Amino acid sequence: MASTTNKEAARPGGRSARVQQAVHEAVRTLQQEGRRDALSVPQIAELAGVTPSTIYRRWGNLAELLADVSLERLHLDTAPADTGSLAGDLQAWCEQYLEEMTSVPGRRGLDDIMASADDERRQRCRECSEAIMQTLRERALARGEVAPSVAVLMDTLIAPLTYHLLYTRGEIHPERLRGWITTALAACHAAHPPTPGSKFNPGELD
Amino acid sequence: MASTTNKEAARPGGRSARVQQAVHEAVRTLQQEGRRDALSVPQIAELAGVTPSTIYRRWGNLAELLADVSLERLHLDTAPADTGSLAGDLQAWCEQYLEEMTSVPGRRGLDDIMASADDERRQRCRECSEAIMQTLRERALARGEVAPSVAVLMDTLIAPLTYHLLYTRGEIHPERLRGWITTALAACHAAHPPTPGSKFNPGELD
DNA sequence: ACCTAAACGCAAAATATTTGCTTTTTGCTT
DNA sequence: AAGCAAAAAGCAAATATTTTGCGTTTAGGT
Repeated sequence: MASTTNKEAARPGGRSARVQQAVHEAVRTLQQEGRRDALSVPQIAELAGVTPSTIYRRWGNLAELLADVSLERLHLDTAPADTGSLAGDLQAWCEQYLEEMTSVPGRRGLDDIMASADDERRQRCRECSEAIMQTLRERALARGEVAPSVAVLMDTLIAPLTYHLLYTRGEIHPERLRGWITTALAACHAAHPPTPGSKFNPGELD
Repeated sequence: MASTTNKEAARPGGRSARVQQAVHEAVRTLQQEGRRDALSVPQIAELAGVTPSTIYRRWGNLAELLADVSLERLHLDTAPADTGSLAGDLQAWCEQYLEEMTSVPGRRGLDDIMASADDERRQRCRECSEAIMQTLRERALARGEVAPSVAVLMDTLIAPLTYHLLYTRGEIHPERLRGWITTALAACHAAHPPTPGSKFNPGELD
């Protein structure tokens, strides 16, 4: 009943992999075509050609299974565009992420992940966001830009973004996004005030 | 069968109220003494002296019931201390809130609320936080301090705080909190730059 | 006092979940 | 290449849960 997450099972052999794939696909199929309210383990098992007990033993319950499927989806969307500046990259990525997460399947995926009792999964989400911020930051530094630390980006960008996704249903204006980004970059510039004589400004903070 | 949340029922009469109270108390009791993993509707119903069907009809399922109970608890903790300055008030409240939410029951309560499918409940949480920020802000303005808008406080304080509560299990150093508060107030001061000739500088922090 | 609709209790029915046991499969070893 | 031990899956019975129909109680209004 515990936390048999999935991929890193002790024995991820052929059949196990096949079952996992079949079950995941069954979930996705039923989520697409079907009713959002009803979605049972026996139903998924039948479509996947698997016994319910298999699902229960591997995932524990429906919530964990749904969270697992949603997390897998979340991992795909990592392809930040290069707009030539950190501010632009952040804006572009946030807008794209926002659009994805306010869509019906996106919102449901987020809910499914939050509904899971396994907080290791939430950690993964955080790490995923951190990785993206890291990528954008390093790209900026390579350009010679000043860039806030990943921690600052998380606190000033990802955090409010996520907060709004979770706690309001209203849309977020790109204007608001721009404000957060400005704040993030301003905080960075404040920490390294542009001294008149300095040749360059290494982007370190924290 | 949908969202008979609770208090604002069309008929909140004596018996309904009594049942609600009994069920809520049963949940609290079982949560305290009992095992966190198992906690079933029939079990709660028995302790509350109520039929399971009553619970199912009123709350829909276990997750909604737990979220309902947790939300009620959350509403009690509103008593921000007055430390004499906005920075102090924010720091004090955040520390107290943090301690409460990182405790075992606090963390479980948060999880229960996030696990609920009803996003109206999350909205309530947000409104609760906004109300506290509003209180602190007005208190600061009454003192003659400069204070950021509630929106800014939400974005720079509540959002990162909540993000860490949800996405990491690690502790948050009060130092980190202080950093967020500084940022929030700094953003405010940037909007209202301290003119040299001004008699006093209200929102000075440490 | 009476009436109506909402809430509840009860119990049967329908579903979902757990569990014991057997069989298949996998990764490794000989 | 065959064999072995452990892991995972199937199957079916046993449990537990959720749903539902129907009669009864009760709150709120006329």
